[in-house]
Amino acid sequence: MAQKTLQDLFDNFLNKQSIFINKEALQAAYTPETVPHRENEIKQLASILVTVLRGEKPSNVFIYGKTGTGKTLVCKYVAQELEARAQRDNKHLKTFYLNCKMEKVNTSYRLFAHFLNELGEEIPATGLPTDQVYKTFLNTVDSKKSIYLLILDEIDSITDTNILYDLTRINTQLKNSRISIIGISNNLSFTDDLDPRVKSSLSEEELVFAPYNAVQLQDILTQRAAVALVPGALSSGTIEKCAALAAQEHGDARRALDLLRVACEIAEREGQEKVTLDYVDKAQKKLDVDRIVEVVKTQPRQSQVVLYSIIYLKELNKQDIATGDVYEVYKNICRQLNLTPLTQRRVSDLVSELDMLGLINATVISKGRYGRTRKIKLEISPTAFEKSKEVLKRELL
DNA sequence: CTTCCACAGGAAGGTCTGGCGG
DNA sequence: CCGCCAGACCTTCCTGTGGAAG
Repeated sequence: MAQKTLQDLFDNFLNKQSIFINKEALQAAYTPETVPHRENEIKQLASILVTVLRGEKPSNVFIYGKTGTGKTLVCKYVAQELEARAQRDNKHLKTFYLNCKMEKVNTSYRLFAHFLNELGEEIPATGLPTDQVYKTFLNTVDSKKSIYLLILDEIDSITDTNILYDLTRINTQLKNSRISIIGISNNLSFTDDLDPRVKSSLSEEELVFAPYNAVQLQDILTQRAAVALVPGALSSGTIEKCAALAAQEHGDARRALDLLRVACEIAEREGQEKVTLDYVDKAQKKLDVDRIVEVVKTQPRQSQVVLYSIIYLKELNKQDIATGDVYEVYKNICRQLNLTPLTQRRVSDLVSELDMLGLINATVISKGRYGRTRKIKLEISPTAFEKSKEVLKRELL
């Protein structure tokens, strides 16, 4: 019986026309044919980099802008076009893209090893002395006259400033080739605490990407939806709503795309052929819950116990949860789990961290004679609450 | 106005891990 | 391979403090 229904489910799924034609187009990483509302930025970047076509090294560029403002997209687009043109004109140009955060470039070893691997050199992930890797890198790069564009995305996640320093001076070590760096950061104050020499060298040219407004987001979504979805799959206003919601959150195009994609996914799963406005709301809730659950999951153990203590107190319908209350519960749970409890001082810091993560809201209040403490409130929706509880139970027991 | 609670949160130092240069 | 150092993570000890109660 159960198997029969499962077969029905499969049949249903296969017979039903999908909403999606090409779901990838709603992914932020997808590179569309054109990049709407970034014409100026593209032109600016291209005019800085165009010197490569004459075989001259372009200035280093530093690009700022919040998440989802098209920085990565514009860079990749311009790089792609330049490479195509260079190839046509028989110029030597090679561009590399590296997301420093994803690849965890905290050492220069990893950085150079990554580029060497892209150049087709086999470099073990660890083992060789750094200067040897560095020399190999120089030799490989210098072996034939060429210009290299290094696009370093999320460059602010490189904590070791020596890496940046080395990079900015690398051209002095090269005879034939030249290397230009395009740094991308969403942290506007990143260069403030850099060595002034590194700073001026990295940002010979600067570009700032402003957030998209709601109308521009609509255009982006419309463009992507045309590729991704069956015509007529969206009921009117869906795109407008996604755009408006994302515009509220500092004009993040990634967010807008996520909203639309998840809305479509939920609608499809529920067997709908039309994506209505309700699904956008559902998508927003889902994205929210997923985000929270993800944060909860990736917390270190002790932090999870503290959070669980707060959840426990919340379930007792206790209002005005104070640090002391949390600490008592926390110690009990630690005993049950056979964990050695941390000091109250440390737990106090963990509470602050949970506050910064937006999972709880902790404000310092004074109860006069009865002391000064933090008033702790959980800051998450009921759905997220239940899911987090489940996750914590599973992780902790 | 003073007292005094129940912590906040700064400072300094300890321990451990993991990567780096030699 | 080894000693060294940086950074994450904690502890210990500490001073500071808003405001109800007296």
